[in-house]
Amino acid sequence: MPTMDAKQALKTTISKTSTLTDEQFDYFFSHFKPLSYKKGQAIISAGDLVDREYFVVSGCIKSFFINEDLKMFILQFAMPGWWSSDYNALYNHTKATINLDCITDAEVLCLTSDDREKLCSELHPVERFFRWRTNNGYVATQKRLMSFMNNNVKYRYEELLNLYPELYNMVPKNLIAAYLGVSRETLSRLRD
Amino acid sequence: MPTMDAKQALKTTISKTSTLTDEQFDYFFSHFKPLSYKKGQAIISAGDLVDREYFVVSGCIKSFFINEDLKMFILQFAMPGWWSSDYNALYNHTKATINLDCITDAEVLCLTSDDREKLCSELHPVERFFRWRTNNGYVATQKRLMSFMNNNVKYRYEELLNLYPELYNMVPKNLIAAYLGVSRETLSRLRD
DNA sequence: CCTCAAAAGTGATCTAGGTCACCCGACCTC
DNA sequence: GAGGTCGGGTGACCTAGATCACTTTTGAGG
Repeated sequence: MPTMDAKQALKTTISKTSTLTDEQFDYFFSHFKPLSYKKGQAIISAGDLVDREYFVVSGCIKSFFINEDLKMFILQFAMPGWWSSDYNALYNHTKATINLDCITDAEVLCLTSDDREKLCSELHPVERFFRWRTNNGYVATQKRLMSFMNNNVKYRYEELLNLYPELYNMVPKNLIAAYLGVSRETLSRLRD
Repeated sequence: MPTMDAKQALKTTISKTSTLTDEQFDYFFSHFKPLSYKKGQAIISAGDLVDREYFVVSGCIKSFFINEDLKMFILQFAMPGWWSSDYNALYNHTKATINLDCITDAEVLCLTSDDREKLCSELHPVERFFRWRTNNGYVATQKRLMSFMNNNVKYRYEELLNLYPELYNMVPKNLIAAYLGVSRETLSRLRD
């Protein structure tokens, strides 16, 4: 029963920081729309208006952008329990510059920005949760930036697989390369 | 009268997202401790226990880390109105891995993590403000990461000066190089 | 005005990783 | 079973930026 799993997954996530009564949680949950996507399907494409974000229940979603030379750079592999969107577009009400799409079949819970703000205002613990979540994203991105400046590809590749071993089988190497910011050729030559 | 300026600066910042009554703001402000530092002075050093963060009133503070080869990488130049700390250490209660120190004489307002959490619990608008602040940091860091992967030094240098023209006169070039993640020699050769 | 240290410039050389071209094998689908 | 596409590997080159060694400029303190 996919929807039950989704509800439980969201509950587990939010209880990391905030306690909601059952009624509060049901109310919170009622603002999320469950959606299913097929492998390869796009959720957000550059140029779209972005007014929602996604909580991953199952599967794996990549967020990425494509530069003028059609080279792809991956920002995030969103695994179950993670959140994803084009947050720049979402918060600044601009058009998407990044894309989300599904590396595998995926189930998500979708929340509009308006509903998030409404929930944050109505339920203080929800606001706390979202503050905490973004803190973690901020710290993680900062670490990644530092690693990028400081370490070579081989180190960053091993670091990534250490942190997320499941990626090794789930995600093709060319996407790993796009996350690490190197060419697939270089990644393929690492085992020397 | 430095303290008055500080109070006003903080008020301006928080009113970007949240409305506090004068009593609420005075209460909020009473948790901040004004401090002055001299050019070159350290605020946080790697290995310290970190239990507070800093709001910059005047001057410029760099946050940076030093790798095993003693090479410096700069995370942020904090200008007036910005916040700075080792957020990883602060949130995870671990020892500092990054350093803060003053590029110029500086005045700051210092807030402990405990007080921040207390204020966030007591005043919903304060929690909203900190959520918003971290959102912005997250989006900015993500943009910087993408630019790092996508653009060469020259482009990133111009982008930085475009965004913060005041850095050009305020900050020595070797620090700019440490922010861009290149050697000072390379930066100095850019004007070709 | 002199001194000393820090900031900045520059030439010569080296290297990690990019680029291009090509190959192979595992799947699909018709 | 022929063709197509996708993931992945590899050889031959090229280039942005690093590194090292040295010089010049700047500016603050006595």
